[in-house]
Amino acid sequence: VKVTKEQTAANRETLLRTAGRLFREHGIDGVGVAEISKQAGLTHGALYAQFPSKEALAAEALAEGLRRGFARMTAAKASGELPGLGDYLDFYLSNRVRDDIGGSCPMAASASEIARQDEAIGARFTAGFTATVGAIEAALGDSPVDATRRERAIAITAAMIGGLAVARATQKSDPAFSDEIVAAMRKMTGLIGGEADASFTAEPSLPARG
Amino acid sequence: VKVTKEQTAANRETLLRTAGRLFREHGIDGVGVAEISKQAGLTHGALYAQFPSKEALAAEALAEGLRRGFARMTAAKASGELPGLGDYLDFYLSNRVRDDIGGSCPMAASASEIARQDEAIGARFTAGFTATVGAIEAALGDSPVDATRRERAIAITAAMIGGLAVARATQKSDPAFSDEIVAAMRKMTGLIGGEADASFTAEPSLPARG
DNA sequence: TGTACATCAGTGAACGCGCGTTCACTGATGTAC
DNA sequence: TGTACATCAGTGAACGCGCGTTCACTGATGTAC
Repeated sequence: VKVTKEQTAANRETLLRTAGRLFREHGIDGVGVAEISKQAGLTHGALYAQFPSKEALAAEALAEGLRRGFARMTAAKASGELPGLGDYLDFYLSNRVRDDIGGSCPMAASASEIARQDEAIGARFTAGFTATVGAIEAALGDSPVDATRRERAIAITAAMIGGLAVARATQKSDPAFSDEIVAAMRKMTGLIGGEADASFTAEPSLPARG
Repeated sequence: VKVTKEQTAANRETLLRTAGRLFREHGIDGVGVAEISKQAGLTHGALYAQFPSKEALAAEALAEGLRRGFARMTAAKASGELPGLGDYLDFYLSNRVRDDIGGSCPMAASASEIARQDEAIGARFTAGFTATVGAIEAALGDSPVDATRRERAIAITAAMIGGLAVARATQKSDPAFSDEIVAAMRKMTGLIGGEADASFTAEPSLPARG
């Protein structure tokens, strides 16, 4: 059942997106190749025709998720204009993002699992984290905190990842506290970053569909 | 093969500690009851005589790990004296703690996995996180950041958990960067917390054995 | 443009394996008398 | 204190199941002529 080159590429893309979403939702150890293949509308044999192992798929799905995140972030801004810290916070750290783990950042979804996975996966994580720190650093303003721009960027990125993970972990048993964590992390990262404008400490409103 | 009450209690304790360590090292989904029982010197049948399911064991092991952490933290200080923020940072966020995932805090080791586990596990996490925020809040000093004590305590606790997870995720592929993350998180959480003394921004030295 | 055929993405049965859990049984403990 | 026996923590074989991976096969694609 050979298919066109275009179909093959589309199937690969579908596998990567489906795998990325399921890995974020259920963890890398928490979902199998059968379920990924099924939700992608293929068999596991097709998956193995495109990827040598589940681990390789996981590494590529992580990279794909990071790439898509960066693309969405920059595309959201009018061309030529760089995103500010508030844009990053709205994109990354909100109740809406917390509730959409399947569609959100793979670093936050899988942070504590990465160290247990193969080195290929860790390398993708490190690349994504480094890139995010660089982007955040470029968006920093003045801050009352006596630290270098790089130190502040690292702290903000790690705090966003940790804040999301903690907000998700507490959500079922104490939803109000989970909301409080999100709000506190938005406020504190904004203050450290130097964008003390109150506009981004409130939740961003839902954008129109489509 | 009935054993004494004391032996039963000791076996339960061994199971909890062994399970806690293995869950931290390999993740809750990453280790089975056979391995836990074996390393505890028992059979899986003994495990099921003490705990109704793996999930219940995981919830109790998480609670036990948190309890032990708090006990160690307060015992480290002379009786009557409360730990300061620097003590928490030394206890929680350092290269040494990063390298000893099996012996460290279960919240940092499993942060992103908790949301996927049963509600009983999430409830234990929430209790531990709330208690930690309370303890950190009591240890805060003056800060240049314009936020409430509670907001600062939440941010520091989430940042320590996120910082540790990120430092571990990046360690294999970029050890120097991992060290830099730990140092930046120590410095930034110290500044936010209001303990700007340089003494705790450097790594604590190894305590004497025994 | 039309025909012959090599390619190879995708199918689905099968593999060995380890998972969480159950259960009939064991035998020292600890209680009742 | 000594004897009889119920208790129950722990043993180990067995269960059904889903895991990641392999492989003989299929058949439309896309190339060679």
